[in-house]
Amino acid sequence: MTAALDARPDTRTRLIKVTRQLLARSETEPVTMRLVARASGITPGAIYRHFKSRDELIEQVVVDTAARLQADLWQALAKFPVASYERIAELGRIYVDFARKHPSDYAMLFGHGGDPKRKLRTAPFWKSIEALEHCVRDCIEAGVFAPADAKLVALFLWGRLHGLITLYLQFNFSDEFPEFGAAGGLGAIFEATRGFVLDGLRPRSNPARQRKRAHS
Amino acid sequence: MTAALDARPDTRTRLIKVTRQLLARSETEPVTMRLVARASGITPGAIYRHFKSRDELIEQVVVDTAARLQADLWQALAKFPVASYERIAELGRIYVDFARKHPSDYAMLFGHGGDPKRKLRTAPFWKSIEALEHCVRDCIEAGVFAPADAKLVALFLWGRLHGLITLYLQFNFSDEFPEFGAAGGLGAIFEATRGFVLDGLRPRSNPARQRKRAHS
DNA sequence: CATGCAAGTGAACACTGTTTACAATATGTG
DNA sequence: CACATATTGTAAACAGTGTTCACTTGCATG
Repeated sequence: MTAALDARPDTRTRLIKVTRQLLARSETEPVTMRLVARASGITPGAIYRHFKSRDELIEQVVVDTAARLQADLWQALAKFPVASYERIAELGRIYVDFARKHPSDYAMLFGHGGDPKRKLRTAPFWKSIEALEHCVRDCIEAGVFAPADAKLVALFLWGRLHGLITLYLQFNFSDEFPEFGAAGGLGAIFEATRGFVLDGLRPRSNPARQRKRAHS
Repeated sequence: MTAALDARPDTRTRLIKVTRQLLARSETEPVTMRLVARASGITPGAIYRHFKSRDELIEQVVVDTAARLQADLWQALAKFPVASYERIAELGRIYVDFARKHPSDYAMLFGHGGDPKRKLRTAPFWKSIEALEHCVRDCIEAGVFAPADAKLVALFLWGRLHGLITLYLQFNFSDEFPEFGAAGGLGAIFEATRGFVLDGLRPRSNPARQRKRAHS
């Protein structure tokens, strides 16, 4: 038989699954090889039949995670008109949702990504940036955005997204930004600062065209 | 005598100094307590007379680092006119320079900051954000920026800064962004995207006022 | 059946942060 | 000065880590 019926469906994928669950659960205590082994009904040494090292196991959890995020992103893209900032904002929303629901997974997309100074293209989240760039290009061509280097705009938008997410995941905003302290606070921050991205910080020259700004 | 002449000027500060040097040097191998001890001419156990744990030692290195960064920032502020984007850009430049010259120190400002969900105000870099907010407020009052919540703008600017820095420290841009692959690439990215921050992504309504955009 | 290979075991190894019992050294006090 | 008392260091141990290695399984195939 090529596949066991249901008992142990391929140890390797089971290890990845168990590891991610453990990483998601325990915030404080670290996820050790012995812990993964015990939770998988296996001996620590046996893990090394499937992964060269702990780092490689974690890395595989990360690419698995990145694939899920990517799937979410593409699915979301289908629901919005092609050339609209709403579509880009939705990308950000998915990203934020993902980070909020799986903070340890998100943190892992960075940090323990492997050797330092690896190529950007090999980053697990690189496809997300590409999707963003794609949407930006659409907007530029449709005149929704001013002419610019789409890749650079994507980098700009993505950097802003990532910076706020990492900050938000690590610190408690409720004292300094009480209006963003609640559960959906991260999304609210992006909505509140959306105007900065679209219209810039400089005053609009033509007051008639002026949009309503962040006010509260 | 209150202070020894030069031999061992207070073990505690020496430990912090040695630890930061070790952290800065070795990229790959971790900085262990035994390593710190040996480099300080001391026994591992003795470190615990000065720091409760390894985490506390690292934390103290971080606040030490943050103080240096803060000093750089204030010094830089004095050299630019009060209400100008140049002044804010200079803040970013200092930040970027610091991150580039001391990548391990910068990475430590985050990541190993202590318990998760600590208050934002207790972050070692919080004073930097406050300085930024101060400059933003000046700009808004002088009409250089459009009316907005200064604190929110500071968060926006700081997030963008931090996101790109962490990305740049971890990955090699030279393939995907060859124009930013060189040494000063990070600063170049901020210059290239400055227009997005000032004028926004949306097309200016009045073409006459239109500024030159990113072109290459 | 025999062979060979993948998967798992259990004990070890070298390493980590940390603690503990103990010695030395400085510091103030009668 | 002599004594008591912190302070600062040492050496060795402890529990826990990732990882390796000789050794058993179980199973598919020649």
